[in-house]
Amino acid sequence: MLNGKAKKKKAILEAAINVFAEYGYQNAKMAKIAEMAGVGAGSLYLYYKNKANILAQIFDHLWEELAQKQETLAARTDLSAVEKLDSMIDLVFDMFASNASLALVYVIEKHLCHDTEACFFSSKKHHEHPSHRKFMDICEAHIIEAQQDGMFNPHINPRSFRHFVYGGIDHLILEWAQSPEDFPIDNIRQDVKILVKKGILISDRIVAKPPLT
Amino acid sequence: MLNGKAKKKKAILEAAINVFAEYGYQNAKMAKIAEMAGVGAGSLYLYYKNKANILAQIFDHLWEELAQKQETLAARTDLSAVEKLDSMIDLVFDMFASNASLALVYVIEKHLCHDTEACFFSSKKHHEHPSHRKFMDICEAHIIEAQQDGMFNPHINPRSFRHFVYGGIDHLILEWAQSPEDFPIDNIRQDVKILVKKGILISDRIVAKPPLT
Amino acid sequence: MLNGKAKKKKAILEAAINVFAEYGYQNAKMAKIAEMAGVGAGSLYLYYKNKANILAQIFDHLWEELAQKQETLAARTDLSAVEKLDSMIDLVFDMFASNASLALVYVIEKHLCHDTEACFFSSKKHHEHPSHRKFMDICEAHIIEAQQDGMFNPHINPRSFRHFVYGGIDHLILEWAQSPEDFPIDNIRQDVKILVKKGILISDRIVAKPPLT
Amino acid sequence: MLNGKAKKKKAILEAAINVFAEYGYQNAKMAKIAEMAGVGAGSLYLYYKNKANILAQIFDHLWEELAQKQETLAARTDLSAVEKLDSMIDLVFDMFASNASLALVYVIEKHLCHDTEACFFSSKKHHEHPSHRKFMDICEAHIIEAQQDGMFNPHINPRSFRHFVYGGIDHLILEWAQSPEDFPIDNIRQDVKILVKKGILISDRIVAKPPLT
DNA sequence: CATGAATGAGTCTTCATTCAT
DNA sequence: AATGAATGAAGACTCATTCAT
Repeated sequence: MLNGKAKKKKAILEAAINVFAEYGYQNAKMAKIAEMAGVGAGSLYLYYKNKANILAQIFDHLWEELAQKQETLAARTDLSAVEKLDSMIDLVFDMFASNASLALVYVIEKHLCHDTEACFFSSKKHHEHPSHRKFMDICEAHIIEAQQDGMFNPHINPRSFRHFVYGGIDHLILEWAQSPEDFPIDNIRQDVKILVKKGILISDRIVAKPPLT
Repeated sequence: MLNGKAKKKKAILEAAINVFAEYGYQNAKMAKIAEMAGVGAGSLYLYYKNKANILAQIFDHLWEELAQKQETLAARTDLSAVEKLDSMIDLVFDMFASNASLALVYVIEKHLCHDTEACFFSSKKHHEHPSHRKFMDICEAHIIEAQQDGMFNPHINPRSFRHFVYGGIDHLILEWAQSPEDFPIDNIRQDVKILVKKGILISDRIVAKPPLT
Repeated sequence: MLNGKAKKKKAILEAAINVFAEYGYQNAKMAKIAEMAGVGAGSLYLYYKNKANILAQIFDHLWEELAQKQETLAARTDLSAVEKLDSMIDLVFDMFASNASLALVYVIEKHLCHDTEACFFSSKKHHEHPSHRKFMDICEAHIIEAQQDGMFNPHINPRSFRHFVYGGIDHLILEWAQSPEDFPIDNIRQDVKILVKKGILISDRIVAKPPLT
Repeated sequence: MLNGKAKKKKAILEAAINVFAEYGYQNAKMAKIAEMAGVGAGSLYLYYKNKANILAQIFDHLWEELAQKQETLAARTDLSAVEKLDSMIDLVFDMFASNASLALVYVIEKHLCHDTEACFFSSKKHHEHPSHRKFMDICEAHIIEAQQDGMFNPHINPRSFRHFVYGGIDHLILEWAQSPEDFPIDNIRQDVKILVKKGILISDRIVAKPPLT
């Protein structure tokens, strides 16, 4: 259980997520975050070095949790390559399905901050967050392995695949987070799983089968 | 050919694209844009209402060009559904392949401005730009048509598909734009075409097998 | 007594009065006001919404105090119509005699702001400040009453009278405020009282009397 | 008759009067004046040194005309002291009655500019315009003379009288200029003449009595 | 003479951050 | 530890003025 300090730090983080989601990071005011967290403006700086650090810690938590779950998943030996891929997709959807504000902040503001240190946008400093790298590396390792095992198409560049799927899910989660009621997240999740594996074309096998029967 | 006024307006737009790409919209200074465009700071306001309007016009140009090319493409009757899908993918890659800065600005700042009017972030005002809508609507119409024609998997929600592919391409273009030399754009393009159509699974082998048994 | 906050707010107002008096509202710099008030530039905005609001509050205070004293005066039953007129004149002179800077700001800048809301010059929005109206309405009511009682010349339009005297006093106060030493305010006050009541002509009675003796 | 140059210079002045009257000097834009005058913005500077100089020349014309008429009036030997006073009042009313915009500019902006040279507000530089001085000096000389002749009350400081009447007329003209239809200028003019001479008290009744005895 | 596109100096205002209490 | 009043640095934008045409 969280003690008093940790509880307040958490409250600030959650307030920040909501304020960032509503106004965007740059237009979010520290005073508003403090108000929503029920603390004084000065108190934010007892828990976070500065505004950028709040955003950084939001990403830290997210990526660390994803990376840790990814590690657990990667260690499982009871799943096929395809099942693991599905599970990875579930991992991401599960993370955001419960928190649309977090999803909005993640998708929209991720370019501002790829490191624990406050890092405003610079095209040269991306991809540095250790947990983000770990998550992605595990993804990529899994793809390569599945390709070597003959399960995945070896002609697809694993990095292309990884980024394509990442971006696709990212954008679908954004769409959902902006209108959760219009766009049921579990339907999206199923569509993604099919698309990732089979693409949009009606697979030859499926096509081929009816004539066979 | 552009006359003097239009040439200067273009120069400002291009300077702004580069400055926005390097610093991000919020940290980009009007003075820097003016300097790079080789004009006085006050002159920016002869051609653009304000900073937000420069960004808005960047998106306007981009979306209008994409929408117009999309319309032309949609009208073609000599292409199969799959060829049209490939052409749509080419459309987007062609647009950005020649201008990594524009790609960076588009991918990173698009959430700030979805309308001709300056529109700072608001989760409620997305998707309103007419050309963007037109582009996306044509995409979706094409998917639906191909589904009805039995070419595309009818169990995939067209909207999910559209957003998934959009997000995937978006993110790959970002990766490319950040390190163009590490990540050849034409390889990416090919990977996307395969993935979109067939997914990651090796379907050929599966398809091939049944006849063998 | 004023608490800390109110004291600082007052200090800013007084600094603003002096800066406005010296440079005029439009040429007065917020940084100068802050410097003279002994606060940081940003602090001005803790107490006042913006520059125009400082001016508006200067007028608010002035008019409210005048209106309140005017009400008190109007309620007195121990004064004749002429004594009340004299008292009204004293009211205005007393208000400004102690603060030449305030007098300058009032006389010169009053056209910019006739309302609590910041109101830059517009020939259509004058006379709207509630306290200013109240002050003037009491003046006018008094004139009308004295006319009905046969004390004041009924052929003078009360509105003309009110504005004439207002303007006359206004301008004399400006002259005094610009060179207080050259132009003793109490002499002016006496002259005004005579002029308002008797005009410049040597009254017939006075003229007529000497021959009679 | 005016030649082409003089005609254009006049057109600019008149445009400026209207723009200053509508927006106030500080908010009036040179571009707007040029537009209303039907000339290019740069052309304003062929006729006037700068914005302040336009205002200064507005005052120059006004004061020169008033001073000249005042001189003519002062030279007349066919008028009594009282008739001269009335004529002076008429002089001012006649000047403004035909041009409410000019009246507005004069009354509201006169503090900005008391000299041909651009002179933004400074409490130390007033009263320097030669024609304005001449006008006022003639006023004052007339008052002193009438006092010496026993026509005007010698206990009134001529300077007080001069400024009081100036301010009163000034303010009434402002009121009229802001709502010309509500407040007929010729009625105002009559009221002023009575007030200046006789004040508000009913002296006639008092005056009437002595002859009866 | 006339123009109007170009300029850039100048200032109000915001808001993350600090620190006295 | 907690506060919130105070700060001041920073930047978008305006517009009088200039000058090449």
